[in-house]
Amino acid sequence: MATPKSIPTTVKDPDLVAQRRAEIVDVATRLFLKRGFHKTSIRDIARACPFNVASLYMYVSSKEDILFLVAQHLMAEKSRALQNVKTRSAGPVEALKTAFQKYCEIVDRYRPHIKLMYRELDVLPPDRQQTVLESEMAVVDVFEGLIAEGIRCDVFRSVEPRLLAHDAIFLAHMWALKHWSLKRFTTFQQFMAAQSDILLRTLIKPELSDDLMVSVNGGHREPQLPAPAYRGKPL
Amino acid sequence: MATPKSIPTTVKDPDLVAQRRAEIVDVATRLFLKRGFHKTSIRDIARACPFNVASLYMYVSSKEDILFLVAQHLMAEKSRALQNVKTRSAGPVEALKTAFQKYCEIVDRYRPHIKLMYRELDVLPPDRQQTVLESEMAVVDVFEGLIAEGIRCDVFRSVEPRLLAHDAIFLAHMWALKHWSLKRFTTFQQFMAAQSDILLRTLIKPELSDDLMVSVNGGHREPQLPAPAYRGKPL
Amino acid sequence: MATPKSIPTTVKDPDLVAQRRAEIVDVATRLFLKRGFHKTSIRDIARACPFNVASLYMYVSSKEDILFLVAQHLMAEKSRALQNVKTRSAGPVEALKTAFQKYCEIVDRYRPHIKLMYRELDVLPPDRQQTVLESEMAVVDVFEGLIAEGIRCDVFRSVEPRLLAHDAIFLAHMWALKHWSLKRFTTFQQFMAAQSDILLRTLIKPELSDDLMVSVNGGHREPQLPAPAYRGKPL
Amino acid sequence: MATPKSIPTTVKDPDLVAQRRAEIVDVATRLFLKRGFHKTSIRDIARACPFNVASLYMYVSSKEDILFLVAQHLMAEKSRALQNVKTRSAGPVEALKTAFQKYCEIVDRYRPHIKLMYRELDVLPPDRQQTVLESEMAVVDVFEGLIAEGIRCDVFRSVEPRLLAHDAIFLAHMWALKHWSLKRFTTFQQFMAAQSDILLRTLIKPELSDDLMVSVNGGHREPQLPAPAYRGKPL
DNA sequence: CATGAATGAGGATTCATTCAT
DNA sequence: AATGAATGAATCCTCATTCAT
Repeated sequence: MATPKSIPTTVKDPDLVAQRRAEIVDVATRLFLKRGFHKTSIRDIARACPFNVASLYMYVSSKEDILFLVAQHLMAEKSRALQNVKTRSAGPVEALKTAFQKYCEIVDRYRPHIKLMYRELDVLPPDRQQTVLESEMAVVDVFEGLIAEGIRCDVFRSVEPRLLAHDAIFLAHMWALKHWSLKRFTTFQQFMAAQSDILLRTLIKPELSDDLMVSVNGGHREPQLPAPAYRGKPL
Repeated sequence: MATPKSIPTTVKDPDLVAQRRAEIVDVATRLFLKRGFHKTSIRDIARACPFNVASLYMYVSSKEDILFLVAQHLMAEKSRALQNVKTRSAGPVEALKTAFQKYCEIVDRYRPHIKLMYRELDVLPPDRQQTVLESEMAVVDVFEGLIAEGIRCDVFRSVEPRLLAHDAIFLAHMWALKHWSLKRFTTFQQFMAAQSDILLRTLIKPELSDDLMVSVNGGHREPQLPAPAYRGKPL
Repeated sequence: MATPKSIPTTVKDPDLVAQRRAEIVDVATRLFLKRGFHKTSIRDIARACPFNVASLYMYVSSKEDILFLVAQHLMAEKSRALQNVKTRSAGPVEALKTAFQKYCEIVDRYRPHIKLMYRELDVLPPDRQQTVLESEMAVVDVFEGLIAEGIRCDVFRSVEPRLLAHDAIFLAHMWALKHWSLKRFTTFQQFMAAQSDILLRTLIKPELSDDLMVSVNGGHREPQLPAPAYRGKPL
Repeated sequence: MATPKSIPTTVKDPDLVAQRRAEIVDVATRLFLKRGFHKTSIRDIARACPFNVASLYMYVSSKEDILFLVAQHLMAEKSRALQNVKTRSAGPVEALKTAFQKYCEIVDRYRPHIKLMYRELDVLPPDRQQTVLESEMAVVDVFEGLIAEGIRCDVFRSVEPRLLAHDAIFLAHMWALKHWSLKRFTTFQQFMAAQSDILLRTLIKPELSDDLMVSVNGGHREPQLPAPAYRGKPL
């Protein structure tokens, strides 16, 4: 699961393979991020590795393989990070909120990588794209489950849970994709609070809203973007 | 505004330039969409044009120029399409809702192009990226204005209008970026209604919610995703 | 027929294509001869041409194409050279003998090229090999016809004409394939006379042999390898 | 003689060297036959051996060495096979005929290998080529001796024996080099009989022909391609 | 003696771009 | 203004060969 299969090697020692591939992924991610997949040559990658082009090809059989490795690595990291939160017992609201915030933190941490995936995924052939997207769908499943649970408990409105799961994730991804703009007027904390707010306001039944939204904030009512000092643009 | 400046030509007749560039943009958009920017060669583009490579270089001075042209074209189209809705007099809710739906329709129409921009924008050098992004920011401004107006009228909660403007746009873009998944369980109409719902529930003051959300739906209360038949996953 | 089809070009002027390809064939033949196909790099070829590698690829689309071009060129030359003799009216013996000698002369002239074909033909993919071999079969057809004619005229023994056609050609090819050894103890003239002798002695009916073999030699009875001074090896 | 000299080893045990080299030759022959020398990588060879690349280099010091080994092996096989026939006491005609047929059988058996030699011999450096060719010349010597003997016995015409020795061998090799065509209309038996016929008709003195050619066929006069049903081409 | 891993050098091919006409 | 031809530079990848263990 952690060690990506399906990419052939001429090297037999699995530890060495894992180690070298980790180096490759590390270097490649950095370069792909900076220059993009196509403008990064395999020599660029090798140059930044402690071994040369030919050696690189002992662990990977094409440049595309490297992108796939990078993608797999990110997916693995994300799912590992998400593992911690999934099984939490609390009310559905609390559960969703925690999961969402956790996911936002992951997005913040892997901001560049996530942007990379949005940019370069199409380079992969359909089947490999599929693999990556399925991995992404696993995250959707988690959120869908949480939302569905909330609906069943009569805490959430009766929405299409899968669509809202996508929304949740996408609202988090915004931090990665629109960071160039957001960073000018928000902090990550503010962003996360605001997105969380959007999500919950949409889901929580209006009649329960007062109670739950309060409890969500843990009772001590953080300002949570209450009338923030508007920046720039006149109202 | 229509004729993009800053891209030099050796050709003097401006009409000819415009015409040829239109052809180039047309062809290039199609090819970039299909194969991506880097896998599309300048010969591929010229081959699909009624003139040859050397001629192409009379209207453009690099491959990158073409991408810029394509980006500019899309921006122009989008802002032209948005023009119609901007100045509408109604309540802020109605205004925002209409604008959002209009924008969603634009997204639906230019779905592939929007995806293209998310993918290939980074190829452009910073200054040109800036140009495109500023154009994108114009849309943010529109939504920000509408939201700010709603706040001023005491109809919307006191949120950071710029952040929510980004959210609005991004929630619409989701149709382009996640279409491969969404199409499996939603239609565009459902999607748009749901996203619109999210946006308004977040903005409209809770105490006004009952009245306004109704009026938003034009009084005749469409089902609007009420208890949709859940697909697949058990609740 | 002279201009090989089926090899695509990006160049439009057919004369230029023909000229450049002629240069390529010329250079490539020389290099393939000296170093063999695989040890000749495409850069080697380009270096010996008045244009560079990229230009070379305007006239040819792969290295293999060049070999095919070389093969086609030789075949064309050979068939052109053979054209002159084919339609000659004389007795079957005379006809065959003339054809054989003419062919021997071609072999002598294209000795290196013929050797090249025996060596490198297998590099070509089956269909192109086929093309070349069919061209070679055309020569077999000529000889088969001459032999069959001789049989019908009751001058040649009743042999399998196609097999003997192959023999005729192969006996000529020997000059190309075994030249490294033959040259030590024979001249081309002697060689040709001897091979011709073998061919006719096999074909001509024994009872006619005396008359015909004489007339074959044109009446003036050249020594034609009569008891040549044996070289070296003791009898 | 069995253990090829001149190829250095780092391994001391001569039996092991012989055994390993036998494996290498076996594998390499197969691969060279299928893909040719240059398209067979040394890894391909090692992969098919019970030891790895580095070990391979303990018994051979270059890829070319392997080809030389293969060539030597074939030569050894051929000369071993020919050994049996050489010293046979009978008339010169009978002796030559037997030798030729025996050689034809060898050619039939080693058909692919012989073709391989014609194709790849030029890869070897001159001195090694020489070694192989000298081995080939040993066969020529045998036939030259037989022919010279026939001449001395006044049974064969006074021809250049070395040239006809080459002819004999080459007529046999035709089965290997032209098999792709011959197989369509002849069997090996027919082929051998016909070539044998050619050889003897050329050599045997005309006046003795009737008697000898009969005896050659062992008295029972096989049809020996008399008026074979012509295939295809009209006479 | 055996082997897994490493590598320098080179191979074919492509492409954005530019002249000369 | 238009075009056909040309090209320098770069790209991905492979391979024969050699160490260090």
